[in-house]
Amino acid sequence: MKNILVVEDDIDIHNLIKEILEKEQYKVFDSYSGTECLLLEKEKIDLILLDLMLPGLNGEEVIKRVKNIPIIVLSAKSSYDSKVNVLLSGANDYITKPFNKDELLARIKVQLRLSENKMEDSLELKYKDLNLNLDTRNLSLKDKSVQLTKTEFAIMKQLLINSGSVVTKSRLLDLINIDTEDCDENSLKVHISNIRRKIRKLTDVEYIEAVWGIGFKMCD
Amino acid sequence: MKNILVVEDDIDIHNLIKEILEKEQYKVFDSYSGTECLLLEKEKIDLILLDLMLPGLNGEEVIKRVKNIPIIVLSAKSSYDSKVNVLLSGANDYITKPFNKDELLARIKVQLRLSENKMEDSLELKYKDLNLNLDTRNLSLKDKSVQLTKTEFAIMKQLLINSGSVVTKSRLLDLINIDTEDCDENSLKVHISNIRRKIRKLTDVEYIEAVWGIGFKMCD
DNA sequence: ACAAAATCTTAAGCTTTTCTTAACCATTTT
DNA sequence: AAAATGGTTAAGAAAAGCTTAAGATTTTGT
Repeated sequence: MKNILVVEDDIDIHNLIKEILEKEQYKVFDSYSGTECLLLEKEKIDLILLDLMLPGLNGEEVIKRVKNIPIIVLSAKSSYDSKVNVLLSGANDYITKPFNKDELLARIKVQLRLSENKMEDSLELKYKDLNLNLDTRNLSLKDKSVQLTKTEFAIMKQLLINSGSVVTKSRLLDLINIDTEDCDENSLKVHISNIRRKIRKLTDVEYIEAVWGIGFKMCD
Repeated sequence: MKNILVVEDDIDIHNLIKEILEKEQYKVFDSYSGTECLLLEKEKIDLILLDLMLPGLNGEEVIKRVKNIPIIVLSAKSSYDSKVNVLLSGANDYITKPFNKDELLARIKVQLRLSENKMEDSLELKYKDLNLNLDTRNLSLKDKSVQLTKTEFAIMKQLLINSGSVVTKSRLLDLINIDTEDCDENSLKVHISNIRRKIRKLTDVEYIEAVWGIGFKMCD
């Protein structure tokens, strides 16, 4: 039985989420503000669902403080918040409101699974011979390593988290431009290309594969 | 088994901390005011967790009086206390409330480890050829040395303590401006620049490296 | 308490890194 | 074959970092 802390001040949304989660056998802890929410740490929270627009303490502060609990940010895409990019280095995932029930549950599962694996060696995401250091943004393979930029890191992290399945282009685009609407796939193409070039410095093996019309995935 | 003295007047926070520490096998001594806390020195306290807003004696006084025990200050960032800067020369570290459990434990470990090492070779933080005297704030390399200012020292100390990993800008900013909100990265840049200039007086080798978009670290 | 010295912050201009745009070609789908 | 998607590259724009200097603030010495 997993404990999930829901930090959301809008009562309707809060209750909706709570209902969804409890139906899936999660134990839900409620918080309606940022300051309040941190006291709940002693409850062995396994995951935090965090609304960005909080009264009192703002969401970004919460993310800074909470270190070893996965955080999924709930963000209203319409709300202009150019700093969300920054948040992504701290938060583990995010979902835009209005969100889809199944997507929410799927992402929760991913994060819970990840954090179970992370317990031991934390700080690193691995796939085959590839290691991504979540702290330094360093991507390494055996003795070689390259440094990823903020955006490259966000993309790579997402691909690694979902390794095995496809990550859609629109999902990746959200990581880059959460506040723009003009889905610029061109930019994404370039980032992927740059990541590939960096991986080529480490090995000749292909690691990132395109899935036509859908998105990208880690090669099997 | 290490003894930790918790000086905190808010009973909820106090108990929360106590619970966290005892779960980690620390022996906890309680104090709910500043005056009271000084009586406990005879207990062979290894570390003090100190809330700044104390009834009676204020936190700064406590720091002045306690000499050879590491002190970690708990400070509410929102609370305006313009003299907190001064504290940093006396306190060994600090954490802003609301704080994160793992961060708290990590910082405690660092301080305990440091103070154990200090027993022997006293008072110096080393990295490669660089030596930072924690008492005089003197930074030296071989026969040359320079004097750091309070802020430069706080930054350098943080980088040295975490040498090997990145220290985020926001963490470093907290060291400078604990009571202002206008996260002024410019100021930080200038301090880093000044530190670098001083190191340049000692050697041509680069010691501080920027990690784009994240913060700074000691060069590998 | 006052003046001098040291330190810190602000602001500007410059450099470097990163991101986006756009062009061009290859591959896949219709 | 045409249209759409993917890949690479290069150039310009934007963002982040570096340094310097001047003004503000704090500390220190008398």
